[in-house]
Amino acid sequence: MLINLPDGSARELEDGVSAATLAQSIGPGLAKAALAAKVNGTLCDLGHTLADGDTVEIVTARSPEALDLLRHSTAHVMAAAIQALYPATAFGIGPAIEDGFYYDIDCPVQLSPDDLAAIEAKMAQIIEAAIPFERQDISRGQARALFSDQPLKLELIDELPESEVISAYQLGSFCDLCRGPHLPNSSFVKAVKLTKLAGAYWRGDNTRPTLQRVYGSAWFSPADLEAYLTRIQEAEKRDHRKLGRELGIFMTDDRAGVGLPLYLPNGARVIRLLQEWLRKDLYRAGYDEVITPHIYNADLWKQSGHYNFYHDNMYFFTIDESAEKDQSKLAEYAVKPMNCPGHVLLYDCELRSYRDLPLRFFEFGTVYRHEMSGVVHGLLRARGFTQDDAHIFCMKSQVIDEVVAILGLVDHIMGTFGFSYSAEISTRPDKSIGSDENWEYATDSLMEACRRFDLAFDINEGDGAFYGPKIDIKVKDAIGRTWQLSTIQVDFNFPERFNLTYRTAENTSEQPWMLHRAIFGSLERFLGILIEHYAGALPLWLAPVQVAVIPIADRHLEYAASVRRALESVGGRVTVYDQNEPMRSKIAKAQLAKTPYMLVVGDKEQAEQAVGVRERTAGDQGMQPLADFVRIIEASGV
RNA sequence: GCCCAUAUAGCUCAGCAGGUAGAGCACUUCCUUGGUAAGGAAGAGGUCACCGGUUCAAGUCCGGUUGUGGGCUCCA
Repeated sequence: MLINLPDGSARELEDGVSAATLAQSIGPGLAKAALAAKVNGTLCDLGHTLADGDTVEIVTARSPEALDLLRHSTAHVMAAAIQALYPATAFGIGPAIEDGFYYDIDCPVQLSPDDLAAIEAKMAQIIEAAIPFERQDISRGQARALFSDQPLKLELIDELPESEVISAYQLGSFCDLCRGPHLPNSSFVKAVKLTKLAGAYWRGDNTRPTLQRVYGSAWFSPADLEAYLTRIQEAEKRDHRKLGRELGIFMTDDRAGVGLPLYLPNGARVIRLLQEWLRKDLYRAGYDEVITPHIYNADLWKQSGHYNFYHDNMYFFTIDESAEKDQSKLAEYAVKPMNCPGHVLLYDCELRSYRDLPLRFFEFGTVYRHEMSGVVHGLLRARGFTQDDAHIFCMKSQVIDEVVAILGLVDHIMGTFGFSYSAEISTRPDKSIGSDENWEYATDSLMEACRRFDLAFDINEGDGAFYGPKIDIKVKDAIGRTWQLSTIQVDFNFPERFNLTYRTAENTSEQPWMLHRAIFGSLERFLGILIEHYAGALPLWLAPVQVAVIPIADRHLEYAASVRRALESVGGRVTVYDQNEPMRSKIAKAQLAKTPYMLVVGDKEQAEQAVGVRERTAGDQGMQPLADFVRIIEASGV
């Protein structure tokens, strides 16, 4: 038979041989490195029998699919080890994930982190023994018999479509229901570490029992594993909760309540700087700033639909508005979980003309959402936060241009912080409102806007909100992690429920289109991400303290104060380290506070109206006239 | 909300077979007045998260509550 190779050449082989034989025929080196094969584009075991005319690519550790293959096989090795140690365990699923793998298990013993070492040791034995992964295709009946003592597997079998070929993989005495493919044998697992234990609902369903999930990381070389572990450590060092406290950005207190961070002076400064900076851009882009209440009468939430649909996530309260304290006259209010209703009321306060559109309202709107207690996480997920929220009311024909303009803002802002970004468009979910025609037009408009902006996008099928499709922007930070930030959403709900209209040129009444958009998303969350992105060292224009003035001895305090005043007169943010301690100690503290500039002032500087400039990263820059340094700070203003 | 882990001074942490707490930083005072990442001394600071149980005795063991951490689910 004739086998085609990816480079376009062909190779004559005996009928019925496997991909492993093909690899052997190409070269012993490749045969040794071969992990699997891609036959006509489908990933297969090396043992897969080839047919005449197949196009076959041998997969090695360099192939893009290799890590997933390795990690999935490593999950099997771990499962085999767990079964050996805890024979009564029932197995769920064990997929490859980013950086590693996990396996969900129903184990009679509650595992502790100490047990991971024993599992790793057992895995090492299995790896050492180079046990082959052996595939067998089986009938549904055979599968049910084979996994009769594995209830979770039985459930999976029953849900496999009739057309699906059912296969099982044997690894020594461990047999697992699995589509494959797998590595040739366990010795290909070179570097593995079990990282954590967690609980996870069976099949992600919170009405089902919680299984134990064992996470691990797997790589082709110990050096890669080491690099991964270092990367994790680096991320921990950047944790915004740790840095936020150290740098005086924010804190939390049990007495305040869950998910309610308090800003320390440095944090408050940075938030205000971000707002001032963004506000200028938004004015330039034709937005109007508005301010709306933090609480609204419950009736408004009934009209918007949130009273029913979002009730559990909102903070409601009642107040007696009657003079006679009559219980029947209690009025109900809710703290806003979003700013839309206020902006809708502002739109609706007068008869709008097509000439008014697009109307762009923006607000730094603080909202409160009763997030579940298990999901709050520092600034990244809090119960109270401030959105850089805006709503654009426009004509249908203006939607694309408006979205393009928003993408322009996103590009400018993400670029300023050195974030690269990508887009995802989420389409209509099963449960949704609005006409097919409008959904189609809206979704097409979002795609068209991305195309016009030359922005590639992925499609998230069915992941839109019930009220409209959206574009989500994901950014990549300094250490390669991605974060979902900006969002641009079309809303069919509000214009409909509030019966919004405008007068057309023909003097008829039309419903405007409404876009929601947030660029930072939440100021708090954005700041948290910035802290991790910059490892706490915010750029000069955003640093809460730009300059630490360091008098060498107490006799320089007065001059230090005059330096401070000079800088503050141009908007500089300055601290004088006026405590009685050695200069070296003050420098150390300023370095740890990640202050961009330190100005050493002693006899020499005082005599010459100069400052000794030390940059946080570059160190001592020597003496320069105070007036020159003042200009540097002046130029850094927002 | 669910699973597991965890809770000691403002911060970071130590403590033990159950016998009524310790360090560094920070803070206060004094000495020191310095030249680019931490000068010296003294002092103050804790009902060991909270409630209950076991025990002659609980920071230490057990149960519960709350907070925190890692996941899961959720983020209309």
